[in-house]
Amino acid sequence: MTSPRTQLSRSTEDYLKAIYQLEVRGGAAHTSAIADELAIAPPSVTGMVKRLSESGLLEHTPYRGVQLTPTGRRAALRMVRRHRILETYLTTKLGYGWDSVHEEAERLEHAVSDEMVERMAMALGNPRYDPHGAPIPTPSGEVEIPEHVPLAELPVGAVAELRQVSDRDPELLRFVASLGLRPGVAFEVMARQPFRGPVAVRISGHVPRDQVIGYELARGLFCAVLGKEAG
Amino acid sequence: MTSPRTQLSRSTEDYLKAIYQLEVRGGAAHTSAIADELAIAPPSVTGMVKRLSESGLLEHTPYRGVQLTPTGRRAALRMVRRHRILETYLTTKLGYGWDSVHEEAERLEHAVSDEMVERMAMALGNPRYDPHGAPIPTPSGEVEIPEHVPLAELPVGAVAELRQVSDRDPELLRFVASLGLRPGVAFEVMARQPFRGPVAVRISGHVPRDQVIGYELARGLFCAVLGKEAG
DNA sequence: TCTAAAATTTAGGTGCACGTAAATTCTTCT
DNA sequence: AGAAGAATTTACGTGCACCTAAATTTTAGA
Repeated sequence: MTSPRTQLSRSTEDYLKAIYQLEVRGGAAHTSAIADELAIAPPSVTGMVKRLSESGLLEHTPYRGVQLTPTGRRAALRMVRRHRILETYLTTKLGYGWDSVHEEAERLEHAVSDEMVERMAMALGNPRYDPHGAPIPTPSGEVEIPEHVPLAELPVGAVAELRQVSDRDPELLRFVASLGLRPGVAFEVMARQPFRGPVAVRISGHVPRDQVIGYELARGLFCAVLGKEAG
Repeated sequence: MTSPRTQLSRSTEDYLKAIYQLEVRGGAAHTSAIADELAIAPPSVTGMVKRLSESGLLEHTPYRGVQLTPTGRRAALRMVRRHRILETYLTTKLGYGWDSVHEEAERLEHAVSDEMVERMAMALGNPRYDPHGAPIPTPSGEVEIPEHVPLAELPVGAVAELRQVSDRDPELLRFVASLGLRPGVAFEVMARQPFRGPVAVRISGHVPRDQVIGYELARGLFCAVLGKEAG
């Protein structure tokens, strides 16, 4: 329950958030993964990681990667909350498209005050998910851990609902939207090709729409299974 | 009409805005005035001013102060617009009090995109004044130059309207509000004491209110004269 | 006019967060 | 097991924006 006494630098906030995301996506956060995530050179990460571990925000086992301490995790979750509240606010209140909010939130998350985040959250009715379906941590740092399956792993006949899409790539988001998909939309898996091949889905709606989705994309579309049609 | 090619650093933006404000409040912006404004040491200003003048944002006559170039002025006015749109947005849309918006805007003005500023402006109906009565520059960098007189300089019998209050000091703003004063409120000057003494005013309203205002405060309350009562 | 005080600049130094090049350690494959 | 390759760290250097202390220039007062 320790809170960092001095306020953190922009870089620190970025590192903590990146490391948190890497931990969530499984396993330890290695130097090179952090470097990739933040688009900086690996030696820079080593240096920064040293400072962060001296500040008690994470623990570093040389050559083995890093792990957030409870303090570090709290700070990371604070950043995640800010980011997702901002994205939700920008889409809901300022008319941004879901493909363009990430970049704006990425800068604002370092500048807004806690008070402003909470005011925005209140104006939105304390939303639980951001526009991409990602769960928004509470102010005290609790997050739902979503039970998602990538579309790429659903069997033929599965009926599922799209729950979450990565907010990183605007082009990808525009494409996903153009298919008629967004969080909450249900569909049925009609066919799958082996060898990382495309997936055919029938998207529910007034007029069901058949779409074919490449394997790479399908790996980034996280779904909740609703049921299974009789084959 | 030159636009800076690389985007400016936070510090640069702060310097340009501060220098602009000093130029508006009259005369040249001297090293020490800039240092005071930004709460940094004078030698730091000298160094930064050198860099800014090499970037073509201002001109520096050693020992004589600095002056913004057209490019510098444009960048400064962009920051002023951002700040004032933000203040207006925060009060109007997020329920902030006029005493607390300055600090928040001070950080956000460096982080928001031009697009977001314009979206906020649109959501507000393109306001011309911020909550403290300061004129908001247009996106292309035009500002109204207000014809204000400090309350401290109004003669007895003058009927005037409060137009603008500095947004700097939250305590001052709370006090001004507690007197029943805010931009747009009319009043009559009932009495003045010499030797920088207090001013007595009768504030218009359902029930006119008599208030006494210290000289120092009265120097920061900028008014438009509406008329003059018969003595 | 000359000198003391004030303002400004120069000189030299700090921390942060990045970079490249080279050394080290870990991993994996034969 | 040993050696090649990958990952990581060490060593060293950069730019930015700040600092203090000392030198310089301007200004104002006797």
